Amino acid sequence: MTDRVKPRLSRGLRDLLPEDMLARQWMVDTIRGVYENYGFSPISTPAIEYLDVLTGSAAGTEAQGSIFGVSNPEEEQLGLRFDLTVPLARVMAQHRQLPRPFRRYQVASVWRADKPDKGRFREFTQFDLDSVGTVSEIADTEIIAGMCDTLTALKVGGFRVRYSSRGILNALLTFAEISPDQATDVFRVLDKLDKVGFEKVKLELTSGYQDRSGDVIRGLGLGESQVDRIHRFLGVRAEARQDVVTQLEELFSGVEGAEEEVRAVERISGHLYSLGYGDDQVALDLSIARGLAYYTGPVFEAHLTEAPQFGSVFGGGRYDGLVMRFLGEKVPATGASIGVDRLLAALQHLGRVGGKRTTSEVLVLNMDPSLESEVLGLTFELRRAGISAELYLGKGRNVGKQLKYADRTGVPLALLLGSDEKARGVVTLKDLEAGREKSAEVEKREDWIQARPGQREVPREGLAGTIRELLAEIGS
RNA sequence: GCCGAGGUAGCUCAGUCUGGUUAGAGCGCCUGACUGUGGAUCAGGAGGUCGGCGGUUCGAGCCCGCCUCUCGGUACCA
Repeated sequence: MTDRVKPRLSRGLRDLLPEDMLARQWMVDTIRGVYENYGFSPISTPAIEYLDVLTGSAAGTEAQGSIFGVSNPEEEQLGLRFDLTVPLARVMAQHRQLPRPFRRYQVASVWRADKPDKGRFREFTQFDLDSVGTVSEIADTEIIAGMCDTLTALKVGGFRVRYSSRGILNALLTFAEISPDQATDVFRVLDKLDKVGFEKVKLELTSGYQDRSGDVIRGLGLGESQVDRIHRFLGVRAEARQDVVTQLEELFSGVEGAEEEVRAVERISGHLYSLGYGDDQVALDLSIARGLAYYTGPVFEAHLTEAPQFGSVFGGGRYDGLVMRFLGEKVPATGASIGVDRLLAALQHLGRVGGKRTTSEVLVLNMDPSLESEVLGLTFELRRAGISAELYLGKGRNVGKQLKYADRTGVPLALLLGSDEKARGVVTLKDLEAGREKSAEVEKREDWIQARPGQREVPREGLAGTIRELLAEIGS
């Protein structure tokens, strides 16, 4: 009869329970460690920005449809940020006292009102790394190296960072005689090469086609010689970055402005080679376009070789025009953003993270009312010795119930202090994992109870030290 | 946005074609057997506006219409 509210979330939003959250915090801490090792400094900006700040940029124009609007009592035009790069551009324009180059990292939620998909949510976390105020290619090199080091530190298994540049794509436009107003559309189609193959790319560049669900995909109406030149461009592939450079020089010989663009990607490749980032980690791949209206120089993205279906987990590029929107002054910038949620989903899919569901290392059982203050004191004794400990606070006093709780929370150790132990000046420690293994072989309940797997009595004296040794031994 | 398939217990689903008393199963959850030992087993229990609104009918989880959400594909993706 009561009008209960149905507990629910709007589409594309989700809760993160302890198991997810612990894995995620490990990821964030690991990423932060790499970024700080590179000497980048943290900033934070509000989730809410003025709508014109968000939509003013080239990125914002594309983004308008997917910005979440926000209302305030003053009825101002506000929205939730959809990335961390636009707010960074605002910060650079607003806080003129910041030293340049300004090298910052930021980890925060962003929101996009898109259709949700696998590993793709309406609220998600980005972890960005950017250098603002330098045209140096070393800055771009650092970002790429940082991507490699981050993915290595996260133990993602195989990965490949691929890069190209907007300048190379511009040279393609000249080479294939494509008009600048078609550039964005052409880049968007090229970006699909990996996914759909050249035949479909060709159709979409020319006449369009109907996909198998009956949806009409419009063509761009390019001519045969244009498509042929694009085909030759895309044919420039090689395992070694230097081979790609060589082939590209040949293809673009005589194309106006191409020489300098090829030199630029070659210099980045050279820096990377000398730092030990070989062709196995970083590839020069001309098919990546990233469909990004605001990138002006190198663009980069990373995939996991063991989970390519999760798409790009880390991407970025140089955007020399973005701050101009606020300052009227050209401020060069380059950076990358890691999709924490998508990468977490991929790592969970690969079984490389997870399992841990609590921060507690020891659950202290609360069995005998007359010993309650003693076990409470014991719990704090462990905490003060730096061991994460939890006292059972549920209402049932029986051991079975409390061990069941221990099992379900995933805590590695249980500590029993009842009247038996008290009388003898000991406590009982129980390694829960040992029981999990044992339970598979035991059939009769009596045997199970009597086996008391992983259990031992230890002296009450020096307990913290004993527990620390035991935790190290069982690897928790 | 477009095409298709779905929505029944916390989860996975049966029942819908052929409308008929209190709507089912497995898993999970709670309680107990087992009063100081997790698992297994057995017994019992809680849990449902059958996605929503309207229509047809004596009667709708089932038939009809609209809406909504989810899933798959596709498009988009800063």
